[in-house]
Amino acid sequence: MKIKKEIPPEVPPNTFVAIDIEMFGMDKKRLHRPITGEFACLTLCYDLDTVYYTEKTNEVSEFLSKIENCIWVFHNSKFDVTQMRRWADILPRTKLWDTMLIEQNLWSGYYDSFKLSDLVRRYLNKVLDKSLQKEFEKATELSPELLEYAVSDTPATLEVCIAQQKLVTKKHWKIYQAVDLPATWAVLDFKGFPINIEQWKILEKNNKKRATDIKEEMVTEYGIAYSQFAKLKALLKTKGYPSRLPDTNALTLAEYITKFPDVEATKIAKTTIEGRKYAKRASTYGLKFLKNVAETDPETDITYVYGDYWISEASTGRMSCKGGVHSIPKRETLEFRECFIASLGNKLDIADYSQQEVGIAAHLSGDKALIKAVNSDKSVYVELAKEVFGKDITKDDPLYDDMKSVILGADYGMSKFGMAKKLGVSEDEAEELLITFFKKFPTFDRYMLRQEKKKKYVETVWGRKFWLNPYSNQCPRNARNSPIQGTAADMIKTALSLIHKEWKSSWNYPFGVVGVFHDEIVLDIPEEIAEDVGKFVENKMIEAGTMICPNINFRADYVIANNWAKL
DNA sequence: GGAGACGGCGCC
DNA sequence: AAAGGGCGCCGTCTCC
Repeated sequence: MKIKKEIPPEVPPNTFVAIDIEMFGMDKKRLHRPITGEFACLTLCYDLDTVYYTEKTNEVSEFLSKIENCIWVFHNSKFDVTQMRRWADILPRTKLWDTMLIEQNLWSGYYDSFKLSDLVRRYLNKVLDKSLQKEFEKATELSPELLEYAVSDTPATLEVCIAQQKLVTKKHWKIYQAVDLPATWAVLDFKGFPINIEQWKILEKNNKKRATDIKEEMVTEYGIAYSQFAKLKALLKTKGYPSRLPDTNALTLAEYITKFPDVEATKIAKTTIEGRKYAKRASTYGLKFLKNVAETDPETDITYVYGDYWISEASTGRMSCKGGVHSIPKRETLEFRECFIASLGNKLDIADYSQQEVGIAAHLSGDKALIKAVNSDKSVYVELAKEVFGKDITKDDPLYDDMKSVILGADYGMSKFGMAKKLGVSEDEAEELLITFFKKFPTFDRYMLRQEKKKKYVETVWGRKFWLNPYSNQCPRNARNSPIQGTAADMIKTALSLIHKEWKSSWNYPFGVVGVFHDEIVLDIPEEIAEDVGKFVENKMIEAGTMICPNINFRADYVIANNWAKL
């Protein structure tokens, strides 16, 4: 193999060209950000004999200009594009083959690791030596060994791409081209979510104090902490619970607290729940969170949070987000969401789908009664209660939550045992409810039973595949749920793409999305256009819904707020 | 002292 | 026998 330290010749259009960049000194938690690390090299190849490379940032643009109309091949393009944009203008392009995203489209559910070294092993039966990758963290110069490492990845990526081309069908291509790739470009243009770090630090201090106080009290009195599960189980038994607990999670503890209110173990159980609550808040939503995902702009002194989004990382096709930004508390406390704020002079547009997964389940099953309930102006759970029990209810009626549990439980494949536990009723009562429900929606019932029997793969509405593991006892539940969850993922990514593609022609303002949270899109927008942008986003979300499930009237709503707690 | 498994828990 | 899908992060424990 020839290694040429020179600018490549003009490459003919539509040639597959693998590109890879290496960086020195990247912060491992901020690989998705263009602010750490130094450029090491860019390597490029379009046949397996020659690799071109440069160590100069001012040649990045020139390298790319020689392959302008080619099909760029990356493994995890988001990383390379993010970094290369520091030195070159790179516009969204469809001529891009991301071996990682393609592989996830091909083999979701079948494999659970999609690193380049995994693909090289699977397709080329070769071992890609990644031991030198660590060296780049400390190195500042491209030694011969590091160069050798850098030039090995690029031809491997090209070879994997060639192998994948034989497997990619029209269906795979549709999902990649219409959903995952445009979503990648949208995510690449996300801006940071402004955060009030002073307020965040106060919360951290208070939560930490409460957590350590409780922990110390428990250690002093009983010699153990609430996070020592095995010891806790033993202690609870000696202090009055009749048997060792199967586990010590909050649900189990709550059950024992109710059953055995007067024993000393219950006092310990209550302390455990309380202590863990504040420990969780202090640790997961503490200073480490800021360290990992927050960046302060030195010029304005404003701090932004940048989640590390992975476009198709979940086996169902959902995005994942590293850094903890996807799980900021909402149910029990809004104190953390209050810290996520609009920029000065701006407002947040918070837009989300309502009852998205139920609508998708109705579409997938084709159940007419369910479609009718979903398409009604009222809440689908109110309609379901009317259909099942002939009762007109409000949101406060206990039947409302029951209906919600039944339909969501059906999506997940919940048993009567699980339903009984969830609703706090007997197994017989839970079974009765499920039977009554499914009688009213027989087509939905039959669809779910059909799904459950599948052993090979299931698909979303647009044909995103999820490979089932027939040997897993989770198989039937994956077969039920993956098409629904995956279709929801296709939908939000499609909405995001529409918003991104039409942004420039619609708004004379930089792309305003600061985060996406499965069925919710948040934007930070000048106050004077917040109302119009909110409507625009809502319309695009509905448009995406109609594109995927034409017979369902999806609803999306936006609120304008000063912070993420909607205040 | 780091890696990995596990329990627990935050979100959708 | 197990008993609701998908994630990511934290602390603990074990092992090397």
